[in-house]
Amino acid sequence: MAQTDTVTRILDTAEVLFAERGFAETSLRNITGKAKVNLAAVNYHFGSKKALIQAVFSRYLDPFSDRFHAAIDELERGYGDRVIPLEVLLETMARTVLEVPAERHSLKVFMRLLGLAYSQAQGHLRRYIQDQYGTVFTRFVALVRKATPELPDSERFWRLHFALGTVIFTLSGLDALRDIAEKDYDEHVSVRDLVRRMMPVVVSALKAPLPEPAPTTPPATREPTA
Amino acid sequence: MAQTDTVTRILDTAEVLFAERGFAETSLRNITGKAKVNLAAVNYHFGSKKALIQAVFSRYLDPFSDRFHAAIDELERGYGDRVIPLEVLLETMARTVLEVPAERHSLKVFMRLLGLAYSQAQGHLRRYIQDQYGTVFTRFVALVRKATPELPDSERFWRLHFALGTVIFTLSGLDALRDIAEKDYDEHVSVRDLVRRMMPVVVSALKAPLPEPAPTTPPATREPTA
DNA sequence: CCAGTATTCAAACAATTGTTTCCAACTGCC
DNA sequence: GGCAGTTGGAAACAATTGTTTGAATACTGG
Repeated sequence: MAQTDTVTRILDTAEVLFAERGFAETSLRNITGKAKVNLAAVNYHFGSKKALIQAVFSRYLDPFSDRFHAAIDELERGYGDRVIPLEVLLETMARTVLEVPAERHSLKVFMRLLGLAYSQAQGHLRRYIQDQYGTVFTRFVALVRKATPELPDSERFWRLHFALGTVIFTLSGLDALRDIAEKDYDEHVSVRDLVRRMMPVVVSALKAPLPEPAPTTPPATREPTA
Repeated sequence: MAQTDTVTRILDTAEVLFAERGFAETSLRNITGKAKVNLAAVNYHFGSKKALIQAVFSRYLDPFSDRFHAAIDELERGYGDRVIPLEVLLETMARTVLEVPAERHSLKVFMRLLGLAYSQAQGHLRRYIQDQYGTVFTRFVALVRKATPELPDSERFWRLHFALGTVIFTLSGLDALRDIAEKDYDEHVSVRDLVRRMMPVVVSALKAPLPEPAPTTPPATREPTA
């Protein structure tokens, strides 16, 4: 072992560069150069660039998955068969998300990676995440369902994704937004601040009144095909 | 002119491919091949790939900017110096967003492009959009400010971005989400449906109670550096 | 110490990228 | 009709990409 393991040095560098510039825009020479390892090391240790990308994600998501399962276990034990309130569920999720990357890396990087996983083409990534970590989210959604019985299932589905959009979009674009906020409002927000700020917003969003049903007769404006 | 202008054939193809796979993952040969124009045509008509990307955006954003300015003009004329309610502002925004791409292209593509503009590295793009279309949004934000006087400026700033995240994330990942929704809930949602569904959620989000101030003494969990 | 495995390294590989070049085809105009 | 300038097209360009190779080196168990 030189100073730190080659594998972890590659992972550490890759996740930062991926988060900064995206997957396609980050070349292996870029990574290996900055990590001061040989170019072939990536293909030797991981097999391919795609495998490296997945490895970067599992290093975050494996501990997250474990901890979140554990946190839900504890929650269910504490509440018995009473309903766990929505706020508690969201707090637990937030706490776990905040804890995991804090141990080694930055939450900003983690969220940026998550955002990329959704927005970049990279079909293999979405599939990988879905296959590997789908069960945790299914479990979470089931609890949210009990906490919001007044919501139709499909409405809850969409609203959870609305909330997911809020979180991922904000935290993955954090740097740019923070710059503006600091310049315009002279306030320095930490990630924890932001999560605290999101909490009432997300709760209100999930509990919002149901939309009025689709109008049978369209309003005055011409109806486009989109 | 062959059948349709080469320039518009390039733009039509490029926007679809960009939306499907991202900018870096879409090669010029990909575009020119599908558009059945010569490879050199892109560099001849647009100058570079970067310029092509910007051209794709202005074809959407120019009409949007014009229409939205006009819509706000009319709104201000109608309301005089009374405050325009938040719901009306959001409705106007939604209507304009729905109208513009409907004339020629799909809203899904438009939103996917917007999402990419935020998430992909492509620094030049964010700068271009900011420089070119910043004033429209500034105007909109000023009206929202009057409509939500109870919100601190910085809080409104963040919440507007929360809402932006909801919209862009949902509509740019529309296809995947729609597939799930159709499979799991057997309901076919149109873009208009989704926008209608988002409306009360966004309104509630913006009007949510203010977060409790940051705790002076951190909770039991160790405070990470992120 | 030595055999054998695991790792590192420089170099080359084939494929793909954006861009440029140079020439043919076409356009409108006097 | 012939000449300007614009557009179309095939080929080549230089640069960069992910991956593979084969030899050199480091490590490990006996």
